[in-house]
Amino acid sequence: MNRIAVKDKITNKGLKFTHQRMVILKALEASVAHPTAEQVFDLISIDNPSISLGTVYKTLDSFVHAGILRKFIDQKGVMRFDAILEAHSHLYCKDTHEIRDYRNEAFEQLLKDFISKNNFEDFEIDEISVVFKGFKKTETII
Amino acid sequence: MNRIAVKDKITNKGLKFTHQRMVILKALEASVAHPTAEQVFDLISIDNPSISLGTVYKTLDSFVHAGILRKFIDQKGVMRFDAILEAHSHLYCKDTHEIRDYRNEAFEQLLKDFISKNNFEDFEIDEISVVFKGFKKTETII
DNA sequence: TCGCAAATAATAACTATTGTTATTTAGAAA
DNA sequence: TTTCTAAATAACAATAGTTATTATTTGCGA
Repeated sequence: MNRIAVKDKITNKGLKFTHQRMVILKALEASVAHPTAEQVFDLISIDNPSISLGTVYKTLDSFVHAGILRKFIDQKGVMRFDAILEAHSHLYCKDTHEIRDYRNEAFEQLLKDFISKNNFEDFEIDEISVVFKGFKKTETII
Repeated sequence: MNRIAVKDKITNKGLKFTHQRMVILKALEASVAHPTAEQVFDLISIDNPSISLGTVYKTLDSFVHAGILRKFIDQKGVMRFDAILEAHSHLYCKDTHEIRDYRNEAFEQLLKDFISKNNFEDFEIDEISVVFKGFKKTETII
């Protein structure tokens, strides 16, 4: 994603455009998957050593509030940020603590159908979080 | 659950039986739902002011390792303990941060079926965590 | 009953995150 | 363009939840 697209993404949501926000959002778009605030900080620090960790936290939070990013808490209790907004689930490896996206429209539809067909006592459901937990198979060639 | 049953639950898993473990496990069996370590501590402190918070943490952790309890991390990043081991999901209220059990065998079966019928790249799934998020409806009588 | 590994209490340390405050800056208005 | 102001930032203090350390105590097998 280029500078203009990133800038638009920020200003379209009514957020002030700053260099810090540009750098942080670009880092997130480019990041492999679900980085923590510290990982974002480490990533941008190489080229932008003056951006503080506090700013990274605050900026990520304003992106979440603006609906540009999603945030969730991993199995260790650490906040992770996600630039993918479409409904998707996660795979979690108990060995490596790796979190991988699991995108399967049929599954998301299955969940949606279930929610609409069932009542949840006095709850109005507007989001569902699914984490498949297990172990990454390491193919052993004998 | 009586003292003998609680004691058995502890010793059956090869854990040393101590007063602290008895008190903590009884608190969990009796607790409303998904208490934090601090909530357990507060609960037992009334009758057992000498049991330290560190002991509560360590004891809960050994119960989890022994398979007597489950632990999960809530939306705030706080550890919560669960005495119900059967597969079940959770309802989470974004307003009150309340976590409620959602037990629905049909739904759990749906998930199990989905897992067995689908491949998850190189993952071996052995657990699934589902949290329905939304808002508790407050019935307004006009 | 003795011996010892495991458990505990007390407390220090740690980590991820949030709060505070003085300074700077984006962007609207003149 | 310049001015103005609310919002954003850097630096740093503070907090909450949890884990680590260590001296002491205790459960339980021999």
